Amino acid sequence: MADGRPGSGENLLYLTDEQLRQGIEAMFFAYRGFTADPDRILSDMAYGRAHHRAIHFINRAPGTTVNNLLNILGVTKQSLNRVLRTLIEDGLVQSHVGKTDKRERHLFLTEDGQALEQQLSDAQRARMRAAFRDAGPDAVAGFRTVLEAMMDTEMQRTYTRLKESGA
Amino acid sequence: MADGRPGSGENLLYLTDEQLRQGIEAMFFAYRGFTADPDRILSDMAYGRAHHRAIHFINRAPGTTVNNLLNILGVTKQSLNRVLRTLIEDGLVQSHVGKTDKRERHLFLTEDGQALEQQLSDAQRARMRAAFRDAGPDAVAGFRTVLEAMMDTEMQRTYTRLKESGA
DNA sequence: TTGGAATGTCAACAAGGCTGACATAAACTG
DNA sequence: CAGTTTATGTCAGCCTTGTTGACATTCCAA
Repeated sequence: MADGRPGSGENLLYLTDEQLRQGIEAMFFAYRGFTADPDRILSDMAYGRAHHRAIHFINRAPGTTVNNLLNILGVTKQSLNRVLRTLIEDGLVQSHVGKTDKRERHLFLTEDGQALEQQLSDAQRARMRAAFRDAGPDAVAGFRTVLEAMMDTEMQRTYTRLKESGA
Repeated sequence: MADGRPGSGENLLYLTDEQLRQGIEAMFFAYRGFTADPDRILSDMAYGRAHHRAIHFINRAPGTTVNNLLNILGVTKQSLNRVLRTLIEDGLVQSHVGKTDKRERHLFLTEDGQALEQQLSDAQRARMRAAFRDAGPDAVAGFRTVLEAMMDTEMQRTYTRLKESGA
């Protein structure tokens, strides 16, 4: 680990406990902003953040299996199932039995589901876009570098896989 | 809004919908990592993330009032009170009646509370430090710039006030 | 054919949000 | 001083979203 002495070779001031604490608080307050807009939209319906997450990743990877979604979201199947059931009942998500492996269910958004996804991600992207534009490209690159380094290694892989599938 | 055309003057590729979506997913996965270590410690006790947040900000601003904490945390007094009550009962937090305004309660961590705060923030800082070190000072600056731009303006002020009080 | 994997479902429970209502004491205001 | 506002606490009840455990079904694979 780096010694705490500032000015030892390169500038290590950004690693002081105070800087780290500010980073922690920045994450806390920023995440609140990050979720605020979709939360507001969802609170008018019978849905919550868990529904948003499911919709987001089904849209991102149409035809994904329940198990795959489970790994991405990091919750139990019982918890996800409750959310999926309501989304299927309400006609936002369709579940198709797998062709090669009929145990698997492949998940897709219906037109209504896509419409809601659009509404939610528009709101979230608008805030992200404003933040990115204000901060500029170099800051955005740094933002993503730090976030990636903050993930568990398993989630890094998931994130990278998703990133490459969409690029 | 910026037009989607890449190469129009400066490079605006970082504002494409795909880039924004990656930013959204990076926030999601990174926040999971960000909370994972304290969550693990707390799950062994009878405490959760809400207790961690209260402890963090009481430590950050000793003597803060309940109302001030309410504003920082963005929850209802009933919700905060439930958490504070257990922390006070368990001897981690002390509540002193205000001197000038006796309606107010000023909150402090006891020694035990400070010990737990230390344990939790050590874990969280360790991850943050590793991420910061891997990413380097420029990336860290960008990270904080973007996060700050992502906050609600009200929270930006709160964040800045805290930042300046600690620097 | 048997074992294990993928999925679904039921039940129960807990944390931590929320609202609404009400109590108390202190401070402020006319 | 009387009345209002403010800060706080508390009770009751509800919702979402997470958990565990148990069990059924279906189907692939050895």
